[in-house]
Amino acid sequence: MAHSIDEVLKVHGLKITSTRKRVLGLYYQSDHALAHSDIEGQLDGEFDRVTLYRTLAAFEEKGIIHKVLDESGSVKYSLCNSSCQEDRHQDHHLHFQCEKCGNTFCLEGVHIPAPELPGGYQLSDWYMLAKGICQSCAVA
Amino acid sequence: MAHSIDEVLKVHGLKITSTRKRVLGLYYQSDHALAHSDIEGQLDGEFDRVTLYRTLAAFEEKGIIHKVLDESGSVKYSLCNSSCQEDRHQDHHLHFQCEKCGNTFCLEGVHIPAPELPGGYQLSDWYMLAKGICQSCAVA
DNA sequence: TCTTTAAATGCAACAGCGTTTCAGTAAAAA
DNA sequence: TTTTTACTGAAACGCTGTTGCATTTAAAGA
Ligand SMILES: [Mn+2]
Ligand SMILES: [Mn+2]
Ligand SMILES: [Zn+2]
Ligand SMILES: [Zn+2]
Repeated sequence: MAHSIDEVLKVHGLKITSTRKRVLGLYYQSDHALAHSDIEGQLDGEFDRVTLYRTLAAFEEKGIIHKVLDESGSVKYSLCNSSCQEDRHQDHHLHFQCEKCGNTFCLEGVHIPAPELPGGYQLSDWYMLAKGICQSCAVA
Repeated sequence: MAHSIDEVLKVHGLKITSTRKRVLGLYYQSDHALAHSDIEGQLDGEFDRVTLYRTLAAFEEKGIIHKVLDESGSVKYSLCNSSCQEDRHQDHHLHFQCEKCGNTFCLEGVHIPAPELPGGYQLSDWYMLAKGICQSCAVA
């Protein structure tokens, strides 16, 4: 890891607080996207739930994490790669939701090119989700 | 239209009720995906909100409508094409969410092929969302 | 190091989405 | 027409996410 957690926060112009250090630590440890409820579960009662929502919003705004859409019904986030900026996220990779464990993974190795649009539509961003069985669940 | 609304309900093994006729009518009229809140708004007070949720769930289960994921945070649905079955939806087309009007459109003409997955992942379904400005909003 | 200030936090309250249970009603089958 | 089955309406509930406001804490300045 090139930067420590404290440095990541500092670089993105965020005050270094215990909430932010704990939450960001969870994202660095996880191999799949985490929702607010996951964070709340792992940090049982350590912080107020509103603070956690605001922490996630701040991280997203600064380009530290990005939203991961899936069919779970709640918003998940994953760490952004280094090319993500505060104003512009660059994460055109595949997202994979496992139907067994429910986890959703960023498959950064699978690049998703821009789709061709019919005339009259103007493209600004795109997103791809695959579903199936993940590596861990496949062997189990 | 090959079938009337009543016939569509009958063919899919659903009782023909006034709720279902009104709701399905809205989907046939709309050029974009409709959420529960849209339905509720257009049928102001005509039916109980729980009934509308159950109506949508029944339509989806029978392959009449399919879920349309976007960033709106609530579940939207659109009419399935004729190749959709009760057990298996076949709608690998592009979905487009307009950042101006918020509407999400099924672009049935834009086919989305299966993504290539890294070893160990098993694919069962996939989904693609594009964002930008829709035709109507682009000219306005 | 102490003080100031700007930002982050905790708490309470609230709104929206979606589900469950159960009693009453309506559609379809007999 | 009667019986059966499924659908509906109403109330209650849980979960997700937001807002306002008072308090606390981090960081900057003296
Ligand atoms: Mn990702
Ligand atoms: Mn569609
Ligand atoms: Zn899995
Ligand atoms: Zn539009």
